[in-house]
Amino acid sequence: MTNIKDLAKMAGVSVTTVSRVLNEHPYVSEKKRMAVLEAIKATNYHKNINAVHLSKGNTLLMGVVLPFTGHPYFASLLKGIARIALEHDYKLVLFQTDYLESRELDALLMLKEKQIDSLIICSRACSLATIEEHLHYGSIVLCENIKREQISTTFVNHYSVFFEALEYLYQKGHQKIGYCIGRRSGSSSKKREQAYKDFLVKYDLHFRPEYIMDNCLYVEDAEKIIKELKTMEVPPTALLVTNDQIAAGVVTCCHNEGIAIPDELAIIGFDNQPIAKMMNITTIDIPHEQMGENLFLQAVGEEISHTEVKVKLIERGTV
Amino acid sequence: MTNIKDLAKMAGVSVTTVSRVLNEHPYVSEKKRMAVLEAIKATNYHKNINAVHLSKGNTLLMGVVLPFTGHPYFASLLKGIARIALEHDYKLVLFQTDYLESRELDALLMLKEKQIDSLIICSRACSLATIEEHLHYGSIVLCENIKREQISTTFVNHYSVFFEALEYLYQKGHQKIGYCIGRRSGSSSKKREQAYKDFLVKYDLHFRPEYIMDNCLYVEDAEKIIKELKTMEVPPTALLVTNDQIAAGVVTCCHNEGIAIPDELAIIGFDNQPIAKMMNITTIDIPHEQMGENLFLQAVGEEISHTEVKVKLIERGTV
DNA sequence: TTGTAAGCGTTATCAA
DNA sequence: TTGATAACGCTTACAA
Repeated sequence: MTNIKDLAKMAGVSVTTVSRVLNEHPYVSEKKRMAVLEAIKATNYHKNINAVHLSKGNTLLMGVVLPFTGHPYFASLLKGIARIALEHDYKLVLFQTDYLESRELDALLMLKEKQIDSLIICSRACSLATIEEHLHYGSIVLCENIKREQISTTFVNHYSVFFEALEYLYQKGHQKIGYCIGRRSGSSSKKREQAYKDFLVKYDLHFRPEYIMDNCLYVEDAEKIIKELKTMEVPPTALLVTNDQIAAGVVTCCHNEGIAIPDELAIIGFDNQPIAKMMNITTIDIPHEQMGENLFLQAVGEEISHTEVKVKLIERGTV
Repeated sequence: MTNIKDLAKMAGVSVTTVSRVLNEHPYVSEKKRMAVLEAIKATNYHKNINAVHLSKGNTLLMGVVLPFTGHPYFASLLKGIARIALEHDYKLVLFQTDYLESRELDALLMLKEKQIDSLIICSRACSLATIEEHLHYGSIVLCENIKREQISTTFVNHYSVFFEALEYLYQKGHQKIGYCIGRRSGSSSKKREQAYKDFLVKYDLHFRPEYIMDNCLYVEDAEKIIKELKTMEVPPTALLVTNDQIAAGVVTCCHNEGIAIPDELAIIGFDNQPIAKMMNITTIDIPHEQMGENLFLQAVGEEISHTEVKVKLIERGTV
């Protein structure tokens, strides 16, 4: 493998001069530049980027932590991140955690060891304290509604979004409203639960724990939801569903089971995915790709900021 | 940032000794080991991994090239790769290409510059010759039915799978069969097209170019497909659809448009995704995650191999 | 405009 | 069992 020293020897110049032409720095005579360029051609030379990293102290590598990539929410986020990363000459290192904290710690370790310059955590499993301990080694940005002085965030205000969706259903005459979420322990799920409880209090409605269904992550969980609904003595008349994929599943299952939508059951999805349009599902539009871009920019930027993204209800046929 | 030299000074030993305890090499007295360990604790020391990379010449980083992660096919592949990468202490660097050759070349460049040890190309846009030029810098594996001495591959035999699906439809009485694919230029699309043409010849059927619909990548393309179908004077009675997501979209559209399935239009999807089960769509099961694992193992392994994966038809209600 | 030489933080070789 | 010291391949003061 030829290196910069070899080039220098071949071109009859110093390594500095070679480095200068390699990095397009000024102060190199055309003659020497040509000589170096020729040597590069002749040897099919290319940098060893690890030496560059060691020397410069950065890698232009950005870590992205997410539970899984197949999930439409994370896929959109990732797409946004990938697009802007490309523009900024960053590459992405993927940490697929399946919500395991240990995987997240792997990512944090890579930050510590300087293999990645910064880290976007799309869904956090470890403690904030752990994050803060690592802030020292590179920037870390989060995708959740948390305001710490040292950590930039881009987030949806799940509390108010959820509350507004509930109000909308209430105005449409629904008083028995259930919802399903991915994992109850997630920070957005907690906000939603709070909104839900506050909503019940506001309208003096009865709290039924069975109306909250968790572990709804994939399309196939829709069957589980409908099955549960059918066991309830007093089933809800409306459902806020984790995301549009699952909402589509729910609509399909209702079809199969002869449950009329929206008359017997109203559905609101989240994300405004194409499938929701196709199946005429009322949903809440969330600009995930744009969120991804913003996360990236926060990660490479200097200042700390907290960006709340705007969402909007798309009224369609399932309410 | 404290380094190995600092530790050596603090512990009163040489850098070599420090390196030895860091890497759990033998020949270091318990006394000195302890001293070093203490220094590590005291300073909250951690390696600069880039120096390690430079010194060792590898990075434990595997590149993964794919057009987009949101697509269920690639998401499954990625999931398989991610799972096994974890076991092998590899991290993944993602190259989301959107089928742009330039992005693929980025990945190849990183291989050249030694930032990644090897590369899995899930969907190739550049020429085989280009790939072969880079083989020298690290292993590259492909996910397509191509047999070169120097390149390992894991693939589905799209020709025979497609042919068998066509035969199945023929046996069910269909003679006017159309199909849709992602991008016509892809290597698997070419195999499918060949199978399609051979099938027509075998049964002496008329070739209608409009029965081949390309650029079907997302759910929303289903609408386009149905729209096209409705403009045809002699529409097909059966459709082989790119993947189950789109098949689900097609089924939904048919529902909306009052087209009876399977009586007016039979559908076969690909991939055996959960949505296919839920919507009772006949499909072809392809073990993507397993393919991902195999690709990874080929990438880290020494020998070249060519693995054909087995698929199977899942008979359900859309044929 | 050019080059020498000192880093960057490890690992590996070899002699003791 | 230990430690100098030379790689690894690049960037960057600094001097000329």
